[in-house]
Amino acid sequence: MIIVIVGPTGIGKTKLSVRLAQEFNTEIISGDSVQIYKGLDIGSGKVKPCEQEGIVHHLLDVLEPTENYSVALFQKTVRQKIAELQSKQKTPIIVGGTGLYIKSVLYDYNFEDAYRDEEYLSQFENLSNDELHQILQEKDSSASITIHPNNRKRVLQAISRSRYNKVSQNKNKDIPVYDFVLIGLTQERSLLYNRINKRVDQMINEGLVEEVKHLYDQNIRSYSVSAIGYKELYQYFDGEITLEEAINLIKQHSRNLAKKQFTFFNNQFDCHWVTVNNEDFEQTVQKVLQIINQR
RNA sequence: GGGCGGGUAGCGAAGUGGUUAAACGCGACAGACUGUAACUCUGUUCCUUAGGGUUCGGCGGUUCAAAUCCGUCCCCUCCCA
Repeated sequence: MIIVIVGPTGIGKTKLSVRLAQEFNTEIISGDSVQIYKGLDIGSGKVKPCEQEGIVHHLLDVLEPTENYSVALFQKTVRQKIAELQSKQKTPIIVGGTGLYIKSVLYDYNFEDAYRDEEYLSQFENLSNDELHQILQEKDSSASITIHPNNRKRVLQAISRSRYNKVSQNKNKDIPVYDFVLIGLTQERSLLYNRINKRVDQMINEGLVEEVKHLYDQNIRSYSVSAIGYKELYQYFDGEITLEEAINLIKQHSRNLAKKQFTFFNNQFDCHWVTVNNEDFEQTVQKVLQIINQR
C-alpha cells in the first residue's frame, strides 16, 4: 500500500507526513514540482532539516535551478522509489501539492512514446488557434474535447502526442496502478488564506529575500525561479515593483494556487478529506491514522 | 475664499443624449487538465421569486429618451490666495 497526502499550499502536509513516517517507520517521497530544486528552500516551503526528525525525504534538492523538470521524469523516478521502498517492506508516503504529478504516478498515465516534438510542431506556427484545434480534432478527437481551442500550448502538445499514439491516452487517467490511500487536507477557505498570508510574512522573516537575491545574483533566469515567491522578488530586484508590492503579490499568488489545488484535488481525485485542526494537530493525525488503518 | 480637474459595479478604468447594466483590466467564485502543472486555458461576477427590479456622488430640472445636457448641494486632487 501507498499513503498519499495532498492538499493546498500551507495547510500542513509536511507536518503530517513527518508524523506518519514516524508512525509507520518509513520514508517520504516529495510530490512537489518546486521543492525538487536546490536553493529554492524557504519560498517553496521545503521541510527544514530541524523539522525532518531524521526521516528520509526523497526528491528534494535533486535538480539545479537551471535544470528542467517534467511530469514524465517525476513519474519515472517516483515509481522507482516506490519499488525500492516496497522491496524493503516499507510503506511509501507521497506528499505534495502538484496534482498532475502525483496523479500520473498513481494512475495509468503513459508518457513513453509521446513527447513534444518542436521540429514537427514548427510547421503549425502560423496557424490560428481554431485551425490548430481543427487539426487536433482530426488526429485525436477525444483530446480535442477537453482542450479548449484557445489553449494553444496544450493543443500543440496533444497534436505532437497524437503522432506517436494513434489512440488517445486520456482514457487511462482514471485507472489506478497502485493500491493507495489518498488523504486530502482541507480547511475553511478564509482560515487557510489567513494562514497563507502569515506564512508568507514568516518566509520573509526567515530570509526569503536573501534566498532569492542569491539566485538573482547568479543570474539564474530559468523556469524554476518563475515559481511563486521567486518571480515576484525578481520583479522587485529588477526595480519593477516595491518590496511591499512583491510581498502582497506572493500572498495573492499563493492564495490563487491554493484555490487551484483545491479544484484539482476535488475534481481529479477521490480523496478522503480531513479538516485540519490547527489548535490540536494531533487530533488531525489521529483522524488520518484512522482512515489509513481502515484499509 | 477663488480657479482647475474629478466623483461610474468589490477595486482600477472606458463611456460624454438613444442597438446594451454599462467596454476593458484586476480581484473573487466556479471549472478543464497526459510532458514548463506554482503551467496553460475556460465560464460567471448589480439584485432577482428569472416576469422583472434598481444603478453611474446627492437632490431637482430639460428631453419622447440622460452615466452623458442644465441648476444646486456634498466630497476629493492640484493651483492661487
